[in-house]
Amino acid sequence: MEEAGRAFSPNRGPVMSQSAPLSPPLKEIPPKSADLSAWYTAVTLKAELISYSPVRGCVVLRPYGFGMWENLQKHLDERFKATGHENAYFPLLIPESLLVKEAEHVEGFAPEVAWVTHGGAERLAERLAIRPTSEAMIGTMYAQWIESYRDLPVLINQWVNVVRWEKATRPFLRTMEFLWQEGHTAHASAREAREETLRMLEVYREFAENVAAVPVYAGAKSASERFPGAVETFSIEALMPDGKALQSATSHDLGQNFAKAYGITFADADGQIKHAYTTSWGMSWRMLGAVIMTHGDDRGLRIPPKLAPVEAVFVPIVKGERRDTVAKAHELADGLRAAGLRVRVDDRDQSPGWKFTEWEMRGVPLRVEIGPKDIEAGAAVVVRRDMRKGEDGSRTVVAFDRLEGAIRELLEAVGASLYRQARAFLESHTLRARDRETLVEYCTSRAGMIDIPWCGRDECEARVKGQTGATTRNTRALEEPPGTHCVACGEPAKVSAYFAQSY
RNA sequence: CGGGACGUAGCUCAGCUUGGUAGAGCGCUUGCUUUGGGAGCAAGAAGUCGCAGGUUCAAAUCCUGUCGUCCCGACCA
Repeated sequence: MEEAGRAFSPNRGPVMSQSAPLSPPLKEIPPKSADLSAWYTAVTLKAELISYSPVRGCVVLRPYGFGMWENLQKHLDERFKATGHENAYFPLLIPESLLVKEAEHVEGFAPEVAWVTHGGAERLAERLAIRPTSEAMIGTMYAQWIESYRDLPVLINQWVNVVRWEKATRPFLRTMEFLWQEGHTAHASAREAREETLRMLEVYREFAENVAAVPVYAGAKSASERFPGAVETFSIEALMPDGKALQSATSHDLGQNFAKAYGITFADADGQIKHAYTTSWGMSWRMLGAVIMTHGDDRGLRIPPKLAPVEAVFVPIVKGERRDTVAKAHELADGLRAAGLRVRVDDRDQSPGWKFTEWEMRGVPLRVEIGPKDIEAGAAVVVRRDMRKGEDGSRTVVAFDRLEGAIRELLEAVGASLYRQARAFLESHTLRARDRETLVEYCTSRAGMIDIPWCGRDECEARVKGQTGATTRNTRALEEPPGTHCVACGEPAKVSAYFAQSY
């Protein structure tokens, strides 16, 4: 929930799960409800998603965290393929002369670029940028590859690391080196490029909601928030429990700006040489930060099943000399693994209670308990991570021979439930402001996504930002009747906008 | 980049004010007993006190610098 005493929350409800009264407090992490920042940092470390490294602002993505990234990749990549894209790989190092070709672009990224100046002991004749993004490199290659309208569209994506020299870093949310994917496409017409930009925005929205279980608002960025060099930038924006918005993916219509800078031309059907229209779109491991903050509770992570490295963990209960529960757990888990489920048996020499707490903290969606009583009954106890201890439906007794189907159903249920909870939070913290005082009050207190009719002008947004720290997150077609005035400044409204403070 | 805080065993921290042989709990190792919500007993291992200078007979402790982390702000696709 909100940071205690800070966030104004007019419609606060028991949306995010509180720790159950029967569950003892965790030793490793402070309660999420008490201090979101401290909780967030602790849980990323203690759940072994990441480790800090000897390099400032750069983290190690540990196997459990990488498992989440792999699942994100799998689901997103299959959506890219389904929309006609192919993967490729472009160089990490970008000659300065390429990077500077698009003026707005280089200006926007200049403060964040890391440079390679030496090869061994020799100073380079031209320094090389470590890619902060790859428009320059990919645009240069597209210029070579594209000659005719018959070569278009070009639909390529790459899964890579990028480096941006950041001043303040936080695991997943902002690191100097991070993993992402960047799609880059070239088209014969402005209309096609715009369609592609919106198509991929929709892919991100659908992915965020159905795979990551994170509800988002999709829309257009304001001019001040636009990608340097883009004609228009679109984003999906999620709302974190502290009332700050998190930009979770962007999709850019680059128009002909990069085609002109990098010489991407083609002979069209009418015989004219024309500049192509390009797009780029990206989602980074920041999305995992959104998942962590959105779903986690006082007892740790709650990972949506489709992203969970372990979907179900088996905890055998050993009694005296009886080790048959361990064998049975392995037997059942092997069967599920063969059926394609991601399961693990925790047969370490720890008490069951210790394991329950450990795997809850690490956010595994389902726990399967196999004890002597269960073996007698021919059934296991399956416990859901999305519900509180003792809540109706949190424990299900499932016959061994029905386990696979039941687990598949429960995983679906957990995912849907996490989404429902997050959706309820977003909706209850999306507030319409219809006068300036209310807008300022909501923005200042981080009440959530503040929805207003907006004029769309830079100076108006800048004034709100100066006063409250909030900016537009994204905008959409005006939902009010024509003639409505901007809530922030009183000029005629052009769009509907969400204002919020952001990460 | 500005303001604030922190850095001592794998983890959480005490010790620093007032300089004098490095501490606790948890974890770890071994053994035995345990195991349906973070087990018990016994024995044991484990720290260049972030790093570099300085002051001092003597520095975890005082001073300077530096690196890193956290919080708040600025900046940020």
